[in-house]
Amino acid sequence: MRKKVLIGMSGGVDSSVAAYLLTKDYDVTGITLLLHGNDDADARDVCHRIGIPHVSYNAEKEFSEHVIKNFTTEYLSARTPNPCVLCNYHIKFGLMLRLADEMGMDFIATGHYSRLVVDNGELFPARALFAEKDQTYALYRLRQHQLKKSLFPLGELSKPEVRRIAGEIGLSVAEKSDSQDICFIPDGDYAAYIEERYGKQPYGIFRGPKGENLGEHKGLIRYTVGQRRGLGISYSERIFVSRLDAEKNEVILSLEGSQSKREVTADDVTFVSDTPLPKKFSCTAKIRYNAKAAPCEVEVSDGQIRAVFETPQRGVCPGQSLVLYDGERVLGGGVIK
RNA sequence: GGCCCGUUGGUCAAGCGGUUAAGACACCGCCCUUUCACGGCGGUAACAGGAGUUCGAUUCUCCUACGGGUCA
Repeated sequence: MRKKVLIGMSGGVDSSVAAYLLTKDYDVTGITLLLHGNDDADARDVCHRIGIPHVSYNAEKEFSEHVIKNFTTEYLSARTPNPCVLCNYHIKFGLMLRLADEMGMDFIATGHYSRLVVDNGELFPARALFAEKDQTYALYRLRQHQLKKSLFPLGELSKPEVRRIAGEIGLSVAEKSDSQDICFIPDGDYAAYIEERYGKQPYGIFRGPKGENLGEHKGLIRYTVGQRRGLGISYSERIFVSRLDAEKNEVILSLEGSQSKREVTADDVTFVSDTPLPKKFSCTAKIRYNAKAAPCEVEVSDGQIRAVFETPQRGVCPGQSLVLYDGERVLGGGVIK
């Protein structure tokens, strides 16, 4: 008797190929979660083509409650959220897992570029074999009960291989471009999206490296720590956002290098393992999705992580996640304070 | 008022008789990217105005305009 898998299908190449690969060993059903007005046409086509059943589920309410709400709240608090992290936890590996249970499925699967490794009887997300597509950063909040039920068919494939497979089996989505931007804001203008719903954000001033007034900013939500482009400021050197001061409604700027930090603290911490980690240990950590994992010393206490990096990290930003790695394995992480 | 100095792209700033008139910052585009960013590549864009000297003026001279300094 083949095991049953429910795979989340966006209609993109990755999840489509993942679904196809699963059909070799599993009884596969595709599901498209309708989250924000996205349609399921491509996913349906793909399922038809590879001969598996397809269902859709309207999850707009859950998505709005667990992902969009936090997204806007964070921005309005002068922080920079990462909605994908919450979406994975609450929607793909939360809601979808519950649906799978109700449907009598044994597993769920996604098109994430991640592997799953066993260590001491427990499962951990592990970096994709092709590091350039690794998506484990966005999976750090997953726990044992979720990972036990999860499959990642693409963990050992490269993007070109995935596209090649898609082409070989005649999928029309083979050349579809990679998804990007914020999925629920198609034009990418998240600031306009927030202002439409919560009102225009007040302008304030840019504060230069010497405390000087460098002009007017267009509302704190439009900036993030580490940002350089789009400031509209001519300065003798490259200048970066080093902090957003919500109290004074100021964007604080500083010169390259001086906004780097060795020490990063995060709360809202979760760990992949059910067995507690030591209070103190060495590992590597990423402060942003595309940052490289850097060596650090970590202290865990009161649901907080304090990481001290060997070398200062650039663009440490409240609201982004600090994700801890032990080599290839994701240990967990938290949200930067 | 007299005497000096300065005026180059949106900003800062090289060049001091013949240059495709650097570079930086900004801006724009592309690439990268399941967040926002970073990063990479490329692009638009300037010699204050006029008259001379010269084969040739951004570069030399004079005048005008606008800045800055200085002296009774």
